Amino acid sequence: MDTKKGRYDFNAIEKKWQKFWEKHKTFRAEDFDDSRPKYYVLDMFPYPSAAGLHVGHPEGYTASDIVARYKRAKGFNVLHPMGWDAFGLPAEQYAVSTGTDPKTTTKNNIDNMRRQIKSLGFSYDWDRQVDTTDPNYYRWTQWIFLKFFNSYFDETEQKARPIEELPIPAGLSEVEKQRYVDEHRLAYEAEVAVNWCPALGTVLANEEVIGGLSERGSHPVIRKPMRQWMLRITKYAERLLEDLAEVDWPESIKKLQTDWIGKSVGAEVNFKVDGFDKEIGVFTTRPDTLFGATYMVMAPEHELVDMITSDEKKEVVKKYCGQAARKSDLDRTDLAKEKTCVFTGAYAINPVNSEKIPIWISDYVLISYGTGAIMSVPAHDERDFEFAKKFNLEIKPVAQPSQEDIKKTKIYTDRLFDKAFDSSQSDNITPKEENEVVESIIEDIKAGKICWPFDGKAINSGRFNGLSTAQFKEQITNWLEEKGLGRKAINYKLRDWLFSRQRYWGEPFPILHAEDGRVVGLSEEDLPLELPKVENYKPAGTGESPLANIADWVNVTLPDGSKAKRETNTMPQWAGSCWYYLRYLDPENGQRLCDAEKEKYWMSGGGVDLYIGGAEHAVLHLLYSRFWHKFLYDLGYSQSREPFKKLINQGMILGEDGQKMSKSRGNVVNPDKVVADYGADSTRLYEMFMGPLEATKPWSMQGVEGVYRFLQRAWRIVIDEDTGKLCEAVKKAQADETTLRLLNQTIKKVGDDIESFSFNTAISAMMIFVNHLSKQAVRAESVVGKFVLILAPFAPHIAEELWAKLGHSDTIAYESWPEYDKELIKEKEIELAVQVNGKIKDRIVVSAEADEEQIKQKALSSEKVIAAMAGKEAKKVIVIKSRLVNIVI
RNA sequence: GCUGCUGUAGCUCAGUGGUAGAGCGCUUCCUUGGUAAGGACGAGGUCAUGGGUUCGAGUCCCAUCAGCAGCUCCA
Repeated sequence: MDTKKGRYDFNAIEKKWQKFWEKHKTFRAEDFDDSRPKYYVLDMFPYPSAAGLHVGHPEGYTASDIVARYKRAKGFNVLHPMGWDAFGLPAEQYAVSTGTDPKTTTKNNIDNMRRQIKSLGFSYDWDRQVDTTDPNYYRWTQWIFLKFFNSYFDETEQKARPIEELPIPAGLSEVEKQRYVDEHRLAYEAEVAVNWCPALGTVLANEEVIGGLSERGSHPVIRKPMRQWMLRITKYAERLLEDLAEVDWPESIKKLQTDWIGKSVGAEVNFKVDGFDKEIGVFTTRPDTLFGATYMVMAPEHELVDMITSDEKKEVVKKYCGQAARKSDLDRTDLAKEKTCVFTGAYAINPVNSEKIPIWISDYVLISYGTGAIMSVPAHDERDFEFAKKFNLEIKPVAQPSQEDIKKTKIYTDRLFDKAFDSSQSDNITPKEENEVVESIIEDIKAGKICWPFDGKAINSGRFNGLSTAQFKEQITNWLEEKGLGRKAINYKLRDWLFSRQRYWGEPFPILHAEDGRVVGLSEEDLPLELPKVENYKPAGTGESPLANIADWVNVTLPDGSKAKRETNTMPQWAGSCWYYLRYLDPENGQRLCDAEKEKYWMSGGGVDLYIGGAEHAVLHLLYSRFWHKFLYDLGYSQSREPFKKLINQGMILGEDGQKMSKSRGNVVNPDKVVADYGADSTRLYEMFMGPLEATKPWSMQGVEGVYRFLQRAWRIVIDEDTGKLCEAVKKAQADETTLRLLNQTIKKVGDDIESFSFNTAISAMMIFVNHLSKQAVRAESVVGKFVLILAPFAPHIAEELWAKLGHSDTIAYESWPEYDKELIKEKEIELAVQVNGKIKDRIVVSAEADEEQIKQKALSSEKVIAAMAGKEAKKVIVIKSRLVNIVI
């Protein structure tokens, strides 16, 4: 038994304060508090897995919690919520194998994870919890889907509008009208070749397929056309791209999103097919190289393939297209693979010079991008160049690079090197020789021996000769447009979002398929459409979800007596996480997804003030929720164009062996155990002390012990371990100057570091301060109190306890952040290094007020410096105040 | 292949062009019949490599090497 009653007993302290916070609802966020500025700090909510929390979760949660607590101390009205992204495959697969209702599994997992999260003492407003699988929540997910279904995109205004406002062309029959409307909905059905995974019995999104195998379980995936729901995210491509400028996100994430959206500007050019009354459109970003187009390549799926293929080529073409169809996406996009192709026997007419060019088919041309056909300019495109070489096609250069551009190339450096090697006479290359190398390269380009995929001056291009690439692009595009041969065009890599899954554990679509083929959305009053109970969670096997097996749920009689079937697909896991940050604002609202005034209050100033989560969501989750947010903005349900003003990504935590944590490696660290052994405060502190938040870094139990000892030291500078009362050294007294200076420097550093999310260095600064203070025989109460205040966001439990021991009766959570005194931070005397020719020879101490001349004299009179100068004159003396003196001799 | 990030003490990391730092670990010593603890002192550096700019480079520029992450023929 420990006789020292006053020891740092983290167990008792942490339980006590967690209970206190819960009982007093200490962290309840106040709607519409105009006396303080608001601050919305959000964590990416977790999937409640059976394995519970891993140490990666508390990393981001601790960071956001420190900011939340700091902002409260700075006088902000802080909203800091937590919830559950609870639909998803694991619970469903567990249901398939055990027959347990995913509802039950999910509830148990949520309860367990909530307990774990609470044990770490995060300052969440638990009254605002959301759960995406709660019908009161997914009712609104379904409601938003209905809005997508009932909206179209107005190209002129570049925004979504209600489908009733869609202008319908005159002269359409009822059936045609219906079709026209359906074709313009932002949520629409399409027959698409999807990634079908027989083992999982479901369709996967592209991002869920890795290397031809399912992300989950690594089962083979094949392509299969199926009816799917799609969301027209492509309509928002431009806005999603443009508005990246107004968010404060890491540049790397912005770049990922920019690349994902993949905008390219160019022209669409129509090529006549020789002998047919048909045109093939191609998209190109280099319309200036049109004169150099020597052949054309179509995707095997192109609609004109059958028609234009000559009789003698029919058989090989058919065979080739069949093979391509069976290839997986992976096989088709593998760069390393040799390009394959087949000639159609048909020719196209180049519209600028009427030359006949052969039309080929190759599967490296993707039907889903641009027009599904390309013009090939081997002289100025690496891929076309390779292709042309391999199949002996004409290479016609139409752009000549400048000498300066040539000099930047690798081939130039290589040839120059070879030349220097050959000429034994001299080591130096003369300008004349340089010129020769440049000219030789230009000649090779003009002869079609080297591919030049960059800008250049137009040659072999008729009356456009001599133009720069930029001028040429503009003029030829205008010319094409005038002649009706083409037009300016913009393409995006971004595709529409495949929004349906053949699963049970997801939001049901509020959609009915009527007998007559009409697709009808439920009315808003009929929401939520609840997930029915099923006997068997196995997929229907036909590719339909288990819901298809429940006849009395699927079959519905409409008010007019006709029959209809419910949509049996469910929504993907992304759906619920697209808008959860809005539901936190008003989680109980039964009338609206969230109250307009509350939304205005909490989302003002550009949305969520700080969003912290893993970088693995850099593209998908963040792009999808931006898309939904913009859609809701168009319909007037949100005030901000962007949902997340500032974004921070936490890095991954590796196991102690430096490897990714995984059960199979046996290097998984369980937060429960760390909390049990060292306490929540030590766990939090260590998670932050490990290194920069964004970095990937390995766990170390020794490191945890290190911060645990720091907390013990912090405890002992305040509390006498024998008595449990304040140390005798802690008294109402004037602090000495050195301590005051260090205190003020520490307050400044910790505050600045929190603002810049450098929590590791803030902790380091506090360690230095504690080390100093522990050596002081007298520790002024005011100094100790201020230290406890800055420690509080990091280690809130111990801080509350110390704060109480210092005689305060209320929680520390709303105490003001201490101000630092700018004057007190300054050093009185400064030690300067004295260098002679850049090498340090001596150190001198001068008053902080000393002027340059005084410093100079003192430096020059140093014996060591005089010795180092060895009687030479000082040519120059550089004095950097507060830093050093450098004497150049 | 392309892009991005990283490379500083044994480990994890700080380091606004101006003195090479912190925590952990380690050495040695001290205190103490509650010690699975505490305290003191100390050792430890080719700042990845090679150039350049500068009075002065861990820091800026160029090249190279190594590691990590992401992308994958987007015309």
